[in-house]
Amino acid sequence: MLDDTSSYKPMDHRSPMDNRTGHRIVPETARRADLLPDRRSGTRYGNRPTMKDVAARAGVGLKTVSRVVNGEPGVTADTERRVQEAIEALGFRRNDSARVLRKGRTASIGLVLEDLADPFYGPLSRAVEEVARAHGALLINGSSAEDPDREQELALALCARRVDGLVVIPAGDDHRYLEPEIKAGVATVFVDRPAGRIDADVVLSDNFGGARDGVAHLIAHGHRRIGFIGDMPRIHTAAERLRGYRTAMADAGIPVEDSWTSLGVTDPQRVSRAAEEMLSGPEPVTAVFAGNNRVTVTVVRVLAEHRRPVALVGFDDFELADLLQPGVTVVAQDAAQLGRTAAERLFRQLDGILVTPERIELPTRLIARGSGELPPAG
Amino acid sequence: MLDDTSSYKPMDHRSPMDNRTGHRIVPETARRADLLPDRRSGTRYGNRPTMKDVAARAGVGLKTVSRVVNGEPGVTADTERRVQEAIEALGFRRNDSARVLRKGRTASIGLVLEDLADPFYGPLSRAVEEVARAHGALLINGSSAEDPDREQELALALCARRVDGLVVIPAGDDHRYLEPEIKAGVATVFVDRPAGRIDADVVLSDNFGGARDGVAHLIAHGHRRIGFIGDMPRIHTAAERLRGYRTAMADAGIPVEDSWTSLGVTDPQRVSRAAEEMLSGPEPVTAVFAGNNRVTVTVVRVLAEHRRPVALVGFDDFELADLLQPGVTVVAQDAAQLGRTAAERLFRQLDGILVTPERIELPTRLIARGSGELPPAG
DNA sequence: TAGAGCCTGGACAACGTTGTCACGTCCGGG
DNA sequence: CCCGGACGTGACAACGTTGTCCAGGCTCTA
Repeated sequence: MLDDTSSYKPMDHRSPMDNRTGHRIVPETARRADLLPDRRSGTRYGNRPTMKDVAARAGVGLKTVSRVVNGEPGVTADTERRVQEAIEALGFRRNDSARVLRKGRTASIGLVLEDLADPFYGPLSRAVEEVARAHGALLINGSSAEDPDREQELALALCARRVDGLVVIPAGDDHRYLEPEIKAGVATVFVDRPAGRIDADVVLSDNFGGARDGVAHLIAHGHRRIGFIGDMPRIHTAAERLRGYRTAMADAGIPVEDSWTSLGVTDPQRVSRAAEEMLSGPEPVTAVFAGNNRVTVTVVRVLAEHRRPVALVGFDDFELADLLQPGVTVVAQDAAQLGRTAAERLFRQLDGILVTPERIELPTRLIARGSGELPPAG
Repeated sequence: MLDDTSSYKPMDHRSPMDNRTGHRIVPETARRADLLPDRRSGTRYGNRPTMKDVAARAGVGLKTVSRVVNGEPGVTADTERRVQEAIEALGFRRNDSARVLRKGRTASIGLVLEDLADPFYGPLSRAVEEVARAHGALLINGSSAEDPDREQELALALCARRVDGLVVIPAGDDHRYLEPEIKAGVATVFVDRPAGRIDADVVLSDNFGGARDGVAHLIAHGHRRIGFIGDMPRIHTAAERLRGYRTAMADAGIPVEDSWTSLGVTDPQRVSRAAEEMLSGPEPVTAVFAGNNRVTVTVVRVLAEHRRPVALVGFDDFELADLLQPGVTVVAQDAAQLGRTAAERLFRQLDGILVTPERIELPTRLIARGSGELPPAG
């Protein structure tokens, strides 16, 4: 993780626990760097002015500067002016690290999500940010890249930063590592997927119901041979959507053939192959239910090159779904609402209002645009 | 900004400078909260164990714990084991605030962007994050919502957190407020738009050249009456793209009529109206150049309901552009590459390698998909 | 066996801020 | 005229960590 060719020597974000197995070998370059006069000999990290400097320049006491900086009462207009002048002249900026150390609160919350580049998480993150901002807090977010280890690493790094609260979109299925943190007072809310082996607040979409309704929609339009392409059932949302698919089929008395479901594929190539397999053969499916927006888009691409019209319903809405030919029918979940709900619950925890962990499920909405209303062909 | 109905009492992120105009009125609720036993009476923010506690439990000295936690050499295996046990038993986690205070480096960088929910910035942010991670640093990002004041507030809040570096996507056009920070050693790189009234590193796309090529592409396909819909020229990228448009037209010897350009509109309704105006009248445009991805999408919607085919080239690529009918020809810029380049330059600054601010311009790429190759109609 | 050198571990100060408390001054009322 | 209180101000400790420095015990060699 460390780039040893670089002399930028950041702190080590690994948790103390990571040391369990023995001594860490300090890289040679880092050891050398330790000897270099990079500490506070003043070359690079130009000594910033402190309140002490401001106080000296303004000819007042340290605490008076603190009062001015924090807008506390009990400072005459004249003194305040002198202090302000000194602040501006020196370019002073309060050091929040010291402040946090003293106060015990950081006024920041952490968000661990899968991938900021995913159009589903952008709005979610933004919604959390807005709520945080409304409460005067800063949001720090990081991507787990769907890797449980990285999720843990990130969450614990945020805890080491002493964020007041944590919103986590789980990548892994065991979050006991957060128990000491929660016990220590870190407010925690899980979003999109439930927490693993730990009792905590969870905000979810109704993945099961949404998928069931989406598949039922296809059945209502005459389909019986319906394919399902989704993510690994290890991922809770994927499992729930699969369950919704199976339930809808069972409710309609339709036996599901193995060849109709494809699980665990996410990359476009394999999704394409899976879709093409379902669409060929002696008894091809006449409709496809896509388990998430990435799958949906790939399936759309496959269907675009397909002769026979095939019905499609996707989980997750996406931009431009209405402009495609035909428009793509989706089961939409409101990412921003998920984020907002989670963040608000987080702050209610911080207010000390909430005690019992709860599981909140937000409804989904079926949006018919054409692709889900195509009749069975062939 | 503060939600006074909430008892969550975060720190005040305003910069000290904001106090210039006088005392801040402390809200009554906040003052009351000061008296409540919420400080460190221990009810909520459960006293976390410190190294001292660990040391006591393990029966060793404080510094020995520090050594174990940081993987420093000079601790026997037996002592280390005892310390590790104590750490685990107490659920200790190093307090990075104290660490930062002591070390002077935070191993975190800040990113100020416009809106995380915008599909252009998600990948950019993610790219910056990955580079930061490779250098062992954490990324803190915030949205300015295109508001210069909010940009400043955010950037200064990040500086108060003592981020080691700052990547800024400017919303405003005056960044002199960052001068003291840069002087104090905060590495700074501006992305996507140049910094205002300050000499700093800038990473840009070739907005001018891209737009010129895009418009030239339309001209090459026989168009002469070409419309331009873009953002306020106050925004640098918008201005550059407009300049590219004008230059391409001038190069082809085509005089531009006022009614062909629409500036400063961003919301879908007004973009729609602007597009419809260009497309009606006695001498309608036969092609449109859209100044950014949001405009492009809206124009696509308008054109979809239009009788006559109208050619379209958009600045910025977007997902599914190839699946529309016809595929949308775009001038693509690589958001991730912008982020990567900026972040790498930032860390090179932190390494002390760079001295002279530079302006880096990344090329754009024209992707022909059909809409830009339509011949003039009417 | 004594002295030199290494290895392990701990005492202590410092980082920059804020909460506590105490000091001096000025005012009004007794 | 003096006392009580309000007000402006500053000295000081503490937050949790890390760098420095020193002490004591060990090994190794002469």
